[in-house]
Amino acid sequence: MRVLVVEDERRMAAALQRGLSAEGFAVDLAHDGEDGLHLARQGDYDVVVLDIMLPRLSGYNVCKQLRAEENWVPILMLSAKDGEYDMADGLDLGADDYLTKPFSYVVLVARLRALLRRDSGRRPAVLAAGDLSLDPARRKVLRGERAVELTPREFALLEYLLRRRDEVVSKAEILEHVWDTFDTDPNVVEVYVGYLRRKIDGPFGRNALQTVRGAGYRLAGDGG
Amino acid sequence: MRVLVVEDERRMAAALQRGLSAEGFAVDLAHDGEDGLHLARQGDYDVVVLDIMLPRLSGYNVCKQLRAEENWVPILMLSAKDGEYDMADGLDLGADDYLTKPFSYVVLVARLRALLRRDSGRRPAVLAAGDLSLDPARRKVLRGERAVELTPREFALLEYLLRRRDEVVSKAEILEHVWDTFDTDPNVVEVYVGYLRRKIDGPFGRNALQTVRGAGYRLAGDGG
DNA sequence: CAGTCTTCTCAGCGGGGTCTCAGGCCAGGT
DNA sequence: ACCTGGCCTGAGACCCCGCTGAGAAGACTG
Repeated sequence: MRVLVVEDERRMAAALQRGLSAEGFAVDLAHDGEDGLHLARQGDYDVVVLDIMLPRLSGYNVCKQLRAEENWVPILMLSAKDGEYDMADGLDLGADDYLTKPFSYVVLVARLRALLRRDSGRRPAVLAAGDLSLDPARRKVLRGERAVELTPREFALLEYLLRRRDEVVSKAEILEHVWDTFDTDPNVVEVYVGYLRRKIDGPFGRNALQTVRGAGYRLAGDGG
Repeated sequence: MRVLVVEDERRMAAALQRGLSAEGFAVDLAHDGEDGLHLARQGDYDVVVLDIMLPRLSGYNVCKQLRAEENWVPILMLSAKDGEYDMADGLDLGADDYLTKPFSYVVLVARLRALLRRDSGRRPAVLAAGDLSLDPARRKVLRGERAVELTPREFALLEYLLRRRDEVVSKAEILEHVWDTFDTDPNVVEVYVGYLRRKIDGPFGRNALQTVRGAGYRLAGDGG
């Protein structure tokens, strides 16, 4: 598996190269945005790790540029927590996952593997489960023919659940991926699951979004 | 889940022990590098929390030594922010994750769980015995075509038995792995074995889950 | 500045899950 | 046949988990 790491901080870049090589990845490095963009364009990578703060051309723009060129290589974004951009921006850009510094090395590897596992082919235009569909680019959700209005947080939650549909996802995982924190009261997840249910399952019948007591939630692949 | 904490600062060590125990981990302590290395060598731990600044033998060397001995127990390193070593060094050594003091307790627990989860990523996608199958990710259990509803405890018990199918497993082992305790009345295992039997073996015939009097239980590899 | 929308916290509740207990049952040994 | 110790099981109490309505705080808009 070939990985491109775009990171200007030399020590960090070197550490990542050593670490990922030890995990069996073939690692190339780029130290600024333009080099990164160039290399990524060669198209030989299975996944790109992209810092946002870069000299010459920001990760933000590298990502935007690649997507504009219809290059759907999986991208994992890195950024400082207090930075100019946040997770919502990162995902807006067409990044596939997002990590804030300082990040855990283990988590990085886990996310990389998850990205590689996900789809080695083209990036699906829309996520769907039964007659429920979500378009990440347009930020639109449909239940059958009917459009569903979601707040940003609700949207992010549904997107994450759809990406892992049929799997049971724990509240901790949801907090980590949708809220980008560990130490938040899990109750907030319960509340938002409630909101989502009212909007996509309606007052009766459907239950696309199932509770698995003691384990988490599961979005049914057939849409309920 | 068994955790070894190697930390010389008594107050910190005690705090970690209390906190992690409350989270359901079984915690052992070592107060210097040599003790830590000794205990880690016994090999009974699922993860090791290793301070870098230690008397007698530094965490740096403990880690190096273990890896040299082909011991790949997951290691989470702790160090002072301004310390001699940094993240790049830590990862070079073969540590699996790295945390700088002062760290958030919640973050520590989250990282530990991530480390423990990582192993589960390498586990087979679905466990089976005859026509009985269990999917950890989807949290689904099937007996032939029929889905079986299990509570969390029942699920954990069946998962453990399936992982060791055809082996005789003692109640003590079950208590340690499924309940995370030693000193609980073993009767609770008998009760849950009963629950499981009703759900996977049905009222007659099948007996996938066999009693081995005086020794424990065995899950038959052919599913009964 | 008032009004709206979103996010998140809090407290109460209902119900399902966990565990304890006691009595009955079964196997193996004397 | 009888005893003993291990195992099974029904009943019930407790408690934790997840759901929900209310509302405070903050962002954004007109």
